[in-house]
Amino acid sequence: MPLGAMRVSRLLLVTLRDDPAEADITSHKLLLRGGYIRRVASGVYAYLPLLWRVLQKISAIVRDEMDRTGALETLLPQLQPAELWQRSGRWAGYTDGEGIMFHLEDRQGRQLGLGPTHEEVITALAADLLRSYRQLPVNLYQIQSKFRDEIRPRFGLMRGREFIMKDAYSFHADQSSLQETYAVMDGAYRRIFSRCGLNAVAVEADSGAIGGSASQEFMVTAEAGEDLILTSSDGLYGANQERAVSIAPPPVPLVANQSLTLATPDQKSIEELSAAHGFDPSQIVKVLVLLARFAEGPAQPLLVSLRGDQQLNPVKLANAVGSWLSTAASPGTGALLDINPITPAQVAAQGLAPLPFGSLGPHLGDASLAGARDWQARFLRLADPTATSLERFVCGANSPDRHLVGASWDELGEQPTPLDLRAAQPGDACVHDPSQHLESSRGIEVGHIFQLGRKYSEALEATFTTEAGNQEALWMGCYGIGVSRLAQAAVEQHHDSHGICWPVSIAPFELIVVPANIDDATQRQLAEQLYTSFQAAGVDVLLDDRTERAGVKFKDADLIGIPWRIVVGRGAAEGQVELVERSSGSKRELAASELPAQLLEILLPQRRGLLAP
RNA sequence: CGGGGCGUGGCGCAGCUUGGUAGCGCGGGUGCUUUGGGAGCACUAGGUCGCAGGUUCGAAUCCUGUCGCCCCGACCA
Repeated sequence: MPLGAMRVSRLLLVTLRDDPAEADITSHKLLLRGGYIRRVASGVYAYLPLLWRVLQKISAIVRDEMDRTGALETLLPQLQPAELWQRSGRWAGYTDGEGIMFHLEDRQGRQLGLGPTHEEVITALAADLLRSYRQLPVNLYQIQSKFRDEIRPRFGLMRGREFIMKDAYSFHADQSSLQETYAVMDGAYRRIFSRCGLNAVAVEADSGAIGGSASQEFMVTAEAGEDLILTSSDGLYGANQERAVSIAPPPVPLVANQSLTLATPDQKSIEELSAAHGFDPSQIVKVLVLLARFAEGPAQPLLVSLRGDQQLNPVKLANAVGSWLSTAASPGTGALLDINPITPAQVAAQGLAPLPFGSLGPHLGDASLAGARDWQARFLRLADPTATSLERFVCGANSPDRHLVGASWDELGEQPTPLDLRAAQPGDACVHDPSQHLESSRGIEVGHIFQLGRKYSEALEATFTTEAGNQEALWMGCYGIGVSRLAQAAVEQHHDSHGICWPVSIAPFELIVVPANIDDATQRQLAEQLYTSFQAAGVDVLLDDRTERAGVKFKDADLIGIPWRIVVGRGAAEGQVELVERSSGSKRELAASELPAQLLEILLPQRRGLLAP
């Protein structure tokens, strides 16, 4: 989508020579130095004219691909009533504790939130508009600013508190229709990222606070990425570490046939214990005492057992506690707020005797919680299969400076239900093929698609009439792309020591014409002539008509990353100009008269993106 | 929220330890020279040293508080 030509003298181009102190990663520095963004507050940025052109180009690609799937563009309010969020059950979780929704009260004292996402609004609309299976499926999308009060905004546009997102919501009569659209979105997303010139990989993901069943993230691979992704070398498995499953290495067998008590003074950690007695960490069961806090009701102490050489995956744990909450076992406690290790000070504040930290065993009794002031008086006991499958193991004896050697689950009491709680690690064997191993890389999450199921439609009573005449809840999917984040991710993936190297499809300008010496009338006239003809051909061309020296103009052109540069210099009198490709640095001399036709031939396919149309 | 760091012309920084009339580079303006990879010379404008309070004859500098920004973490006792 061409956006029009422009002269640098009128562009308000303000580039910086030094790296700004506020930026840490390359893409953030380059966007600031190139005059693309300015920080207004922590995590809040002004998108300057150059970046706005990039964002419009990305948006145009997104629109094109969404529209061809039959999705409908719309625009939903950012200001949303609390009542909708209370009906879906997310108001407390999104506003209390670590909640990320900016919220406020209006003059009548009514509570409102600034939309961090739009499931509630769209589902309420669906309840109103969608009445019959004949209207389904339908997919609505929008591109607009989202607001999230992030715990820690960082890296410029990577994690902002106000950012631009494309979000789409689909509605279906049944699960198979949902799955069909989900697959169509998967394909559309791959085309979008490819057309934007991004190298992105799709990985299995945790669906997090949005909820639902299947979900997949699209990651732009980059060192600066915030997420760790694990992939198999055969390319058949990829997942965010939060979600990844793997086969743990086999434990070193512990030769024992009975349980003995061992004196372990000052041996509180797995390392100290292993070093002092020659145990392998895989022979030890470690026990974590954690506290889950809820929006309402008493906090729930957790006793989590893992094999000593394994790490807890906090996301899996939170999901486990969340699904336990939704079963009958729990009293009305509202949404899960957070899970943190219990400290000795917290134990004392509950009026309880100190817990045997450093010597905890999985058989720690509920009696140690008796009389707690505002905690549940019994543990929720969880254990990873790596721990429950050990025949004999080492663990804390629940008394200071004592451990058990050769303990077994039978002897300790009831065996906890095995539940995957461990973090998959690079090097672990893969579940789909144990001869494959997981490799790690870092990624920037630019897209995420979910099969939501009927979670929101049930909560908000969004039903439709089936062919048989029954009222049923709608099936839903949702699909997001971080448009502003994608722009920065593209810089992270496409730059060199001189600056940005935009892919043509999302570059603010496709071509820059640089007269080396603007005071030379021949050069100036030829540059103007080329500018005019490219403009007439619909190219997003920039003319550097400033009275700067050539070196300054070259440096700026490289910094802001225009993919093609035409230098009108010494050869102008003979009608010769130089064509330079930004990404490769390759140069060639051409006759100015032939240039427009030749360059258009290269440019037009590049404009459409790397993917064949 | 816990830990660390930083607030000094538009930008990047020094000065602070040991209190004594605020500096450097880049950028801006004017003029002359220069003109294919961030030019040179000359002149010039621009700062309540984040804010508030305190100590002192005197505070950018020392003390207290506060606001803002950046980074790390929020995981086995």
